[in-house]
Amino acid sequence: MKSTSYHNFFLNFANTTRFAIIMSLIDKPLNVTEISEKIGEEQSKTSHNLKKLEHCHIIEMKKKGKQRIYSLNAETVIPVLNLIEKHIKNHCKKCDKHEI
Amino acid sequence: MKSTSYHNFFLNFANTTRFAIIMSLIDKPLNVTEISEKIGEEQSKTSHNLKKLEHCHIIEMKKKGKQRIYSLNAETVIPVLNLIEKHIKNHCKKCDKHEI
DNA sequence: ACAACATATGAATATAACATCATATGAAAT
DNA sequence: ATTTCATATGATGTTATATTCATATGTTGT
Repeated sequence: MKSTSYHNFFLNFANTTRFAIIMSLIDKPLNVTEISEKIGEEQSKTSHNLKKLEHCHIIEMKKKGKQRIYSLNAETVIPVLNLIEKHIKNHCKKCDKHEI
Repeated sequence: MKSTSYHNFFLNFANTTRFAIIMSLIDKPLNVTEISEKIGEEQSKTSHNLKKLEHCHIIEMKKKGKQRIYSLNAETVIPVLNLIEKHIKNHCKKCDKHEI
């Protein structure tokens, strides 16, 4: 599929692993190992997905010794999550009950 | 992948065909044939994708004779689009230049 | 009842996205 | 310089998702 900014952005939220990463960073920044443990996925998978999130500026990274600390771009992410949460509460009581 | 409300919701925006449908409905409601012509896709493809959008309540449908008129759930969609547009303008000058 | 139009559906195929595994890189400590 | 820890990367196989095509359904008008 053609890769656009919009496409990539939403794909990050659609993917369950990356969505879990986003959620894991809501409270505070974490390094890769901590994220992996928190979401229960292996390091390599986490790294691959962190890269995609960073590419879209959904998260930011800063180095600290041999660690890399990832943090959420809260300015965008939190409002988006709030909107969707509200939408799902209003409309999607049973949206995920039956596959589509 | 496990199907959740979040997952399905964002997948709709990530897909370029469905994103085009959403955009086609911003001005005013349209029937299936009109949407198909506006986005330049064939009727069957449009229908399949309309179904997914409707399933997530991103669009709504009302019948009018043999036509089905689809309209946007503007309450959710417009704010989401605005947030992402702003994010992309701020951060993604070159996000879609290189694949990921 | 039949034709014409509008739209939906199912199944098969094609494509895109994802996970995995093995390995590489990089940074600190010894 | 070598080991260890933290993380990234590339290639391959797998799975999820999308498109396509043929056909079905439903609605209106004759």
